[in-house]
This record gives sequence, structure tokens and C-alpha cells, in this order.
Amino acid sequence: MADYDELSENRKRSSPSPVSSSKSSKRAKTKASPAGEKSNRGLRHFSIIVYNKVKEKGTTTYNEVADELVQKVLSERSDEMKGKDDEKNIRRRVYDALNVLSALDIITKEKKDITWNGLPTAKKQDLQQMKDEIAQRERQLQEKKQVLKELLVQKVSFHNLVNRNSHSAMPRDHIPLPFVVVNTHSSSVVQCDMSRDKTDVMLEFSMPFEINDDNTILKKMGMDKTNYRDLQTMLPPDILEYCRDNQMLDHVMHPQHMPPMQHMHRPMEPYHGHPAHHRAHYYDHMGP
Amino acid sequence: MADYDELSENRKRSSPSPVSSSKSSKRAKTKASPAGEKSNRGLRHFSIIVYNKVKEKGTTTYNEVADELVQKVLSERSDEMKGKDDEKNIRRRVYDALNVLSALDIITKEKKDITWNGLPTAKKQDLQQMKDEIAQRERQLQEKKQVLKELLVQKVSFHNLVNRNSHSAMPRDHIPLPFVVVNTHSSSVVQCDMSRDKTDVMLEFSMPFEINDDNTILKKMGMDKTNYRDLQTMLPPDILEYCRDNQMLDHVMHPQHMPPMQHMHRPMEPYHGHPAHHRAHYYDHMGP
DNA sequence: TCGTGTTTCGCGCACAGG
DNA sequence: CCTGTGCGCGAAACACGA
Repeated sequence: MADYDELSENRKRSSPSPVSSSKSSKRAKTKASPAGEKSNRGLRHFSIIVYNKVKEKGTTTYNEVADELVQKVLSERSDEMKGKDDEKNIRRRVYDALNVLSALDIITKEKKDITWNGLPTAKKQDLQQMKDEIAQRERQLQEKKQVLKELLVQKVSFHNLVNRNSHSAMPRDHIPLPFVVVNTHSSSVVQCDMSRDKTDVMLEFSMPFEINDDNTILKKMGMDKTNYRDLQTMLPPDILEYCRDNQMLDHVMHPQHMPPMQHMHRPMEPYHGHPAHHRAHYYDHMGP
Repeated sequence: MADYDELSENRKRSSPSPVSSSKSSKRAKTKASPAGEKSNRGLRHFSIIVYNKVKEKGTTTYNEVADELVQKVLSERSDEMKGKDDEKNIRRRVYDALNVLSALDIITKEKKDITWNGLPTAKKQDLQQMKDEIAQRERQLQEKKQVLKELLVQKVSFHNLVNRNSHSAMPRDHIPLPFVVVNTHSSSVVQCDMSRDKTDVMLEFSMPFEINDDNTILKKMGMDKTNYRDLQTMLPPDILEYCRDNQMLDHVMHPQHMPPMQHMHRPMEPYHGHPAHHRAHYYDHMGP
């Protein structure tokens, strides 16, 4: 709302040399500027006031502007000036100012209503700025959604894993968390060392390898699928609702509960990582 | 330079109803608008032209603008119109337009020179826009530098590793590439399985762990340090120069070649990762 | 400091159209 | 009779040579 871009009414005249030539003017008719006042009349002066007036009003009419302007100007020098037929003049000037303003498309005159339009280019830039901001926010939102989706998968995966572990009789089948899986080309020579205290494990490969964390593996194992009933037990209602409304549940639901077509459409992340991935990590840093 | 924001000279008048009232005007003196021409004269019309003129000139004078405008207008309707004392009028109007323009600070009049200023708010926004862009570029540059620094460290590390391997007699001491080191708490139970064909390795931990790639390990081993002579052999001269000029070599140079104070200042990345790192990977995704 | 030629532009008359 | 606007008369403001 508040726009601190108001043009000050008293700008310095372009007179570098303060030559005060006291002519013998003061004609009977006009020009009553008494003391060393530079500009107090004229199109220049009125334009600024009209500009600011319309800007603050947003929408107004000629008469509103003119009346207030007359008021303001007359009160500003009520002391002893004349000011009799000044009003006529001011009103005439307001027309001039409004005309130029509307020519520049800063304002729009429609029948009797004058509406503020703002500066032409400023508008263009505002638009661009806003578009940029929208795009920016959109990207952020998309990121958040992505993360949420991942967390959802993880939640389901862990849930299923816990379930699986507690149902398998022999502890050998238990899969603990956390863990990693490292894989490489079958012809690669791998040497696996571990320090005595089991603090460090060292793996050496003769060829590039790839590492997958537990989440990825669990997902490949199909542990990332469940049904709606179970989801209800593990998610707060509001979050569940949000996920449902945003098609995020597709990723963690068994396909049989969806219409056939969805099978084909269900997004499937490219998790078939190939060995190049690892080297890419080393050399593809010079991206955008 | 080119700014496609020119105000079109013939804007539609705000007349929703095309009432063509053919009065019996055409007074002897003025108002020579013949056929159904909307606006071809008047402050409104001239303002636009003046505006565009000054904008394209950048810097000009009253006479330049007025002359060209007179030229343009008179040629635009050379057909059979009068146009004798029109010039006087036009010149008078140019003053009006210029005055309003200068009142709005769109132009600046200095003595005899009129200079384009652009739209007030547009300027403010331009500034902001440019600042944003600078910050953006700055960030990108910083990123690139960071990556370059990392690649430099890697280059040196690999170089040193190759050197070390070729100098150690027994192959047992060789360290092949690539490799990873996984470490965890000493009380953690680790189970390490490997498939028959050595394609997959599975590590299970009872507690959080942390993975370091070869670069990190090599760095911890001090393999990331060398001297200037060797750097000259492994880097193209221009890149070497750039790195030197940007203090990037500090990270890969043995400290003894620098003044004592530098020991304290030499940046040391916080590579003493603790177990929390891994979990952070799981749960700290909801960042900014 | 004037006198005089130019440059600016204040001001308001006069007229178009309702 | 109002609302709007074209238009141009001079009067300031300025420039400059003497």
C-alpha cells in the first residue's frame, strides 16, 4: 500500500547561478510571486501535485483533484496574496497535467473517472518480478513435496521392515537398520577389510561401484508399498489427507487398489543405477 | 539498449460509443481537424511524441525535439491542410509536455540539455534487480570455486596415491581406486555379507554409521598436500595461475612453505564427522 | 548595468460538445 | 450552461554584447 515514491513538490530549479535580477515587474494582472520564491505556480508545480494526488486516491475525478488542489494551493499562501481568479487558472492547469499524465498512460480517464495506472515500465517489471517470485516459490514447493514423498516412502518402508522382522522366526532373517549395500561390476575385484574393533570397514574395488542406502534398497525390495488402512495408523490425519489430495499415496500403495490405467502412469524413479553413477559423482561437479 | 516500451501515438480515445456528431463547426480560426480524425493535435498527442523522442535521444535539447516534432507532424498531414502557423503552436506545446515530464522526474532539464531519466520506480526496481543478479552470480561463482577447490584436492590426492603405490614394494600396500570407508561406533555390531560373485556387498549395523569416499579418506591421510613444483607438472599453467591468485593452493600445499601465521589461518574443513551425520541424512531434509 | 534578442511558459480566451 | 481543450498573446527569465 504505502509507496514512498512521492515526488517532492519543491524541487530546485535548474539555476546554478543565483543571479537575482530585480526587474521592475509586478504587472497589474498576474505574476504575484513576491519574495524570492522560485516556483509556486505553473504547470510544472501543479503537475507534481496532481500526480501525487491521483496516485494516493487511486481512483478519483477531475473535480476532486482540482478542488483539493485549489484548496491546498490557496491555503499555502493565504497570507496576503491575492488569489481571486487564481482558482480559474489552477483548474485550467489541472487539465493540462491530467492530459499529459493520461498520454503517458500513467493514469486513465474513463468518462469522468480518473484511475491511477502507475509507471508503464514499472508495471512491466512488477509483472516480471512477480512471475519470478511465483516460479521461485513453485520450485520450493516442489522440493518440499519431493522430500515429503521420500519421507513417506521411508516411513512406510520402515514400518514394513519392522513388521517383517517381528514376524520372521529366526533372527538370521532380521534386517537391522541402518545398513548400506555396495555393488560393483561382477568382474571387479573387491577386498573387504575391517579393523579389529569393528569401528572401520574398508572396501577396495578395482572398478567403479555404487552405493545404495537402506531406503533405496528397501524400496527395491518392495517394502515401500502398503494399503490405505495401514497408512491411517501411521500418519496423522491431516498429513494423510494432504498426501492423498496430492497423489503422493500412489507411490506407497499396492497397485491393486487403483484403476488399471494407473498402473502405466504410476511414476517409477530410475533406480537402476549403473556403475557410471559413481564416477559421475567425481567428475560431473562442474554442472550449471 | 533497445527498449520496447514505446508509447503508441494513436491510442484509442475513451469513447465507448462511436457517436459521430457532424456539427457545423470549422470556425475560421482554429480547429482544422477535418475528417473523422480523433486526436491529431493537442497536448495529449504531442506529449507522447515528446516522451518517445527524448527517450530515444537520451540527451537532447528543446530545439532538437521541437524541430523534429514539427517536421514529423507537418509531414504527417502535408496533403492539403493548412499548417502555416502550426509550428508556433507545436513549439508551445512541446514546452508544456517537457514541463510535465520534468515535473515527474522522467526527464531532467539542465540549462539547455534535456536528459532522459526513465520512470522513477522503474529505476528503483532496476537497482534491486541488478543487486539480486549480482548476488546470484556471486553465489554461482562461489560454488564453482568450491568445486574447483575440491577437484584440485582430488587431483593432488590421486597424484600422490599413484606415486605412493608405485613406490611401495609389496602389492599389499597398494591402495586401489575407487574405495569407500565405512565407520561406526565401536560398540556397534556389524555384519558384512557378500554375494558369491562379488557383485554385492551388504553391511548391517546396529547403530548409525558414516561413509567416507576415497577423496575424504585420502585427504585425512594427508595425501592432499604437495609442493608448488609438482603442481606445475600436473596443472595447466593458466589454471595453476588462477588457483594461486585465488588462494586455492593453500589447501594443497605443505605448510612449511608458508609463513608461520598461515598455519593458524589455513582453513580446515570439519571432517571429524560424527555418527549423527548419517541420521541427519534421513531426517534433516525439511531444511529451507 | 543596460538594451535587445531569445527562450520559456503563465494564463485565460474562445470554442467544441454535450 | 457546464466540461474540456486548443491555442497563442505577451510577460518573465535569460543570454550577451557594448
